[in-house]
Amino acid sequence: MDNNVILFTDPQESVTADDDDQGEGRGPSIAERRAATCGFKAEMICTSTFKSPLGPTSPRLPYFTISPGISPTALLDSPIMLPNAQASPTTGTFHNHDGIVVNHIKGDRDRSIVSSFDMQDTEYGFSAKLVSSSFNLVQNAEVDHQPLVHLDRPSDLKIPSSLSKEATSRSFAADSVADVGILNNIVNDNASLGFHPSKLGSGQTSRQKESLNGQDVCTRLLEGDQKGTNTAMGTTRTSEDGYNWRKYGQKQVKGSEYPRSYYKCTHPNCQVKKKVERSLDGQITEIIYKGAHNHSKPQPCRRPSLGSTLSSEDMSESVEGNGTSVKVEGGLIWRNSQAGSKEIKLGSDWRADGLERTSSSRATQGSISLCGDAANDDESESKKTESCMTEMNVASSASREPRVVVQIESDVDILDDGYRWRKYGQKVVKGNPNPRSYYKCTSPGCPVRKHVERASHNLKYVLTTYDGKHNHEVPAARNSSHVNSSGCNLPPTMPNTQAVLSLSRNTHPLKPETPIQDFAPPFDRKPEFKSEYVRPRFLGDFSNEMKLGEAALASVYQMKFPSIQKAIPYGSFGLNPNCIASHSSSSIASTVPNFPISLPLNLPTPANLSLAGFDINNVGKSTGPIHSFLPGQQLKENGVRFHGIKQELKDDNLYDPSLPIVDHASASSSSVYQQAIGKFPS
DNA sequence: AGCCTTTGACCAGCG
DNA sequence: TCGCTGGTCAAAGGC
Repeated sequence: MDNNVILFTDPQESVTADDDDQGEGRGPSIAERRAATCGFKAEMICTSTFKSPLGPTSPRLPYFTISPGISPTALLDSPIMLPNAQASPTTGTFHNHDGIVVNHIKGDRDRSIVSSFDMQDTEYGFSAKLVSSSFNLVQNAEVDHQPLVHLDRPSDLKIPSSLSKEATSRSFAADSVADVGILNNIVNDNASLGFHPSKLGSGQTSRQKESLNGQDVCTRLLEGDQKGTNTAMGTTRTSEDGYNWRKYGQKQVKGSEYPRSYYKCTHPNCQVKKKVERSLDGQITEIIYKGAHNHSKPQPCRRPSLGSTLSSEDMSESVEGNGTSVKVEGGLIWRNSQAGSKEIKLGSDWRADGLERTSSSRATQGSISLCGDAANDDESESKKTESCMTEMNVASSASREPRVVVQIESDVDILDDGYRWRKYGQKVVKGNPNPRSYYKCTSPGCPVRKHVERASHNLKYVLTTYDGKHNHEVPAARNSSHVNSSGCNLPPTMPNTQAVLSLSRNTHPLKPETPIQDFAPPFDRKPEFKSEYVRPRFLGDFSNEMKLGEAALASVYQMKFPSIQKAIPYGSFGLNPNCIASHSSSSIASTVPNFPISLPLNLPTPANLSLAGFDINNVGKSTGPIHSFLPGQQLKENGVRFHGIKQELKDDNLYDPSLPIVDHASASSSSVYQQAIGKFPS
């Protein structure tokens, strides 16, 4: 740990700079100690990552904001997003009295994640993780590329020596390129915020100074931005997602305020496409991926600066050396070869989507915010909505960056009113941080349309406006017939993120006139991906958004509820654990579950989990008949049908602390999960 | 020269 | 069948 010092951020300070008083009475805060030691304060970094307008007193913030300086993909590929199911179920958590959590994920590629939040003591769940993730990346970069940044850590943090050793001596080669890329982003970001790496410590080697001299690096980066793509690295179209894309069309689509650009992967025989909607000022408003790459990410050009010595291929070798496959089989492997390309972009015109160079004066870094609802308190819906929107506004205003809405394409979206809707457009309305999606009822002849403003990534409906009235009944929910024999929802039955997300507990309140209908969250709908895009390895390279939506959230769970991850990596929320075992770990398809994505964001609290029928402390055990504590909810035959979810959506009584508390100790042997899974054909 | 973007035209699906 | 719409093609021009 001599040189590999980890930066810890105190959520109390990192969340908002206005919260200094929160630390009163607790002795010198980490920030203070760090400031004294290093000459900078955490918020200089963290504000770029997350800044809550609500302060620590606000109930857990369901936000999931990716730093503007960190590309979505890179972050999603980053260790912080490493789903436990893929990494390993072995997760340890270490706390110190500063509320710091060290999550040690020991898996195929051992790593340690130092997190600045305490799932049990703080309310900053997701954001804090991301904050910490950044620093974990820094740490990783240090490991691989010599200690690039020296950061102080609280002296009172007690990390088991074994962990410390692991955290600092393990080779993170597999991620190093990405990490460096992210690190660069951090540096870049921090530079704009006044953060200067040179202030971080005194132990830098000459190499480090050369490569990470903040001014030097940042200057180069900015120069690169200004110069465009044609840098020393040559022209590249490498996206931040690591692949090369060729634009083959652009069209103004109805319902969208901005033109949509069509891109194809330039790799031979690769059919992957993506659509990008970009506002007039070049900001990305939506990205839609189609298909799965049948190839690895292009090898990035080497860039000797920044201390990076390994190309992606090198990384691959290194990874192989570590016993982890480098073959992009589904893409869940934390290979992060795209990071190498990010290096290129950093020196050129890396953007939030990393699509290509543009005439924009400066690289525009994006921000993805997931706004779910983690609150299980009695905070009002409106309050939560406000919180969500506020956070997004802050994120937006603070960074002045575009909000990238990444979605998985689906033909039909069942919103929480039970009707089937086909999304036909989406746009970002000026002055509104939330994208507005336009839906029309799929029922023939039904003229009803509506638009939904929701927090980014469909995790929370903020506003739904009906433009008519339905002239038909609420369509019956489909059964879970597509669930395969093993009970897994795996390709080609793709988890439909959007559908799942639409089941968020905090979707807009159910309209009173809307009949209650059976609802089978993740199973209700068949995947709507067009067949030509569905491949066995679909999940992997297909979707950053999948990582975002699932791996990321899995990571959230992993971070927040390591016990859950340990016991039931992915399995409890609709995916048969056997699937994980029965499918190669090399495939994302095997590791990305079909659990309701809304769950992690909505229920990251023990209470909520209990409400949902899961006992985080007794995973795998029953929390008792679900209807015993979820009035109106019950499992029905032939699939998981959460009868009354709609009620739940509108019934805050579910959060009523007066509700019967599940007696975990007396939990019976049949968990809800088991009930659910058990209903599927075997 | 090669690869790219741009852009109008064309095609296919859908109502 | 027709019109609308999204998606794609391909020629032209730029870098």
